[in-house]
Amino acid sequence: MSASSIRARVRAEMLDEIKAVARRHLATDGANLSLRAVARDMGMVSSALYRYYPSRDDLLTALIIEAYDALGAAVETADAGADQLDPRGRWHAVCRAARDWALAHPAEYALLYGSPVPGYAAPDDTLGPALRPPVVLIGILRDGLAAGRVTAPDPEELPEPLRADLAEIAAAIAPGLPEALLARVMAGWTQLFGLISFELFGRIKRTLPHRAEYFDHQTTLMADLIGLPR
Amino acid sequence: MSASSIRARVRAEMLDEIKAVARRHLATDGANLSLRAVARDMGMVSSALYRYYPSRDDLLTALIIEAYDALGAAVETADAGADQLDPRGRWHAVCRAARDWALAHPAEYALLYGSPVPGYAAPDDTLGPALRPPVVLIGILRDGLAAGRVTAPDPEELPEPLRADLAEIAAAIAPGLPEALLARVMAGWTQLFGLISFELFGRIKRTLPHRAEYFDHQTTLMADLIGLPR
DNA sequence: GGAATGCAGAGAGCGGTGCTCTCTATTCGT
DNA sequence: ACGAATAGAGAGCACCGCTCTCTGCATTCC
Repeated sequence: MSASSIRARVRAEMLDEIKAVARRHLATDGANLSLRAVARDMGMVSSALYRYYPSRDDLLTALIIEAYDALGAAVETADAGADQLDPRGRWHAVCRAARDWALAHPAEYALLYGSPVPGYAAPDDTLGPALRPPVVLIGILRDGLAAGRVTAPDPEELPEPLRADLAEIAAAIAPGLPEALLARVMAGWTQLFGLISFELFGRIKRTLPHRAEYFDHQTTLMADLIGLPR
Repeated sequence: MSASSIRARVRAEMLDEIKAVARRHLATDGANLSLRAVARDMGMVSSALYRYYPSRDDLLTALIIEAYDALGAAVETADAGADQLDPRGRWHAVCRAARDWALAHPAEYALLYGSPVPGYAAPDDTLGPALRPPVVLIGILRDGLAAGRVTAPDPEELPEPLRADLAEIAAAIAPGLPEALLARVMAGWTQLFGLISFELFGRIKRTLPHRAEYFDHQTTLMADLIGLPR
């Protein structure tokens, strides 16, 4: 049993090392990851790599899950490091953490939030890790609501069918959160994603030198929209 | 000269036909467009295609420009069809037109706003067409400002270096627009892109059946943030 | 302890890709 | 009518994902 576990352990290490090499390739060559190149880098022949990952998509999936978890962890520790009674401070901490992570890992960010690879369908394993950043945002609002520092907008602003949809989402990942507030935090999450994507993919770079200030101002606008107290 | 123009014309038709076939392939197979497959579809051998497009990236660039122009035209006609004195109506018309176009041409939208192809750098030809949608949004605000229906936010909310950046952008594509208002329309444009991308790339689909209502509500929130009169 | 089993890796090979080079036939300009 | 430019065909290079077979070696079982 211990003898069997040593083989299992070396196998797990192999899986990790392949992922690490693949991540390095991802950073330099972008999303068109080549199994053969990874194998070459490890001194193996490409067919040997199929003992560990049955296909290129499976390796990609492993990288995606890892990246989601890394982003989620970065966001969560940033939130935990902020004053828990200051919703706006937490909001900005989380936004900045997401941006910093994306700037530090552009290829992995593109893997997560870029256009999906044509033949590739993300398996359900990725669903949980993908939810970690928005769940953190929801947590900020829930705490703010409980502390009386955040007030829910008028629910009348939502058309009925939409309110039902949002209620269902709230029941799943944001129990107790008013639908109108959920809609606003979703707006904030969408904006955060859009901001990072534009900065990373677009050509804002040359025309907007003070990107950090721009980012902070835009997230401030969204904090106002959500209703976080100043 | 007319004799030369007939050869030139048949060449132009060839360029267009290749683009059309490529666009069809794009719609079905996604972004991993294959030159050989396109050539096969046209009854040619792949090397012959290189007489028209020197590389796969050049063909992609042609498709990208075409797509930018199609989206820009859709957005512009939607804006022109709305009551010019109603900023909010124009805003919603433009947002819906962009979403409709994206839903009708998902692969082309992904080409424009998805993660960039690793080796590919967008040439400057794409810069002008890419600006058409945000320029339309800016036009709405400028007209609203001139008609006194939109008021500029307090410029104090902008830190100084950011204001200088925004002033430069305004000078280039939005002359006369106050910097703080430019910042808000950029927020709206970012949000619009984020909304469409999430709907197209993400997995909102199964959990949010009433997507059109959700989209309208989110764009309404942004119209409020920008300060468009109800 | 020795045999049976399972697994890691190597190698060859298939069909696909982007792209280059050479060659031929047709068409254009003069 | 003749030289030049052009379109297309074909072969070929290096790469890709993936499959199959075969060989050593470690593990497991009796």
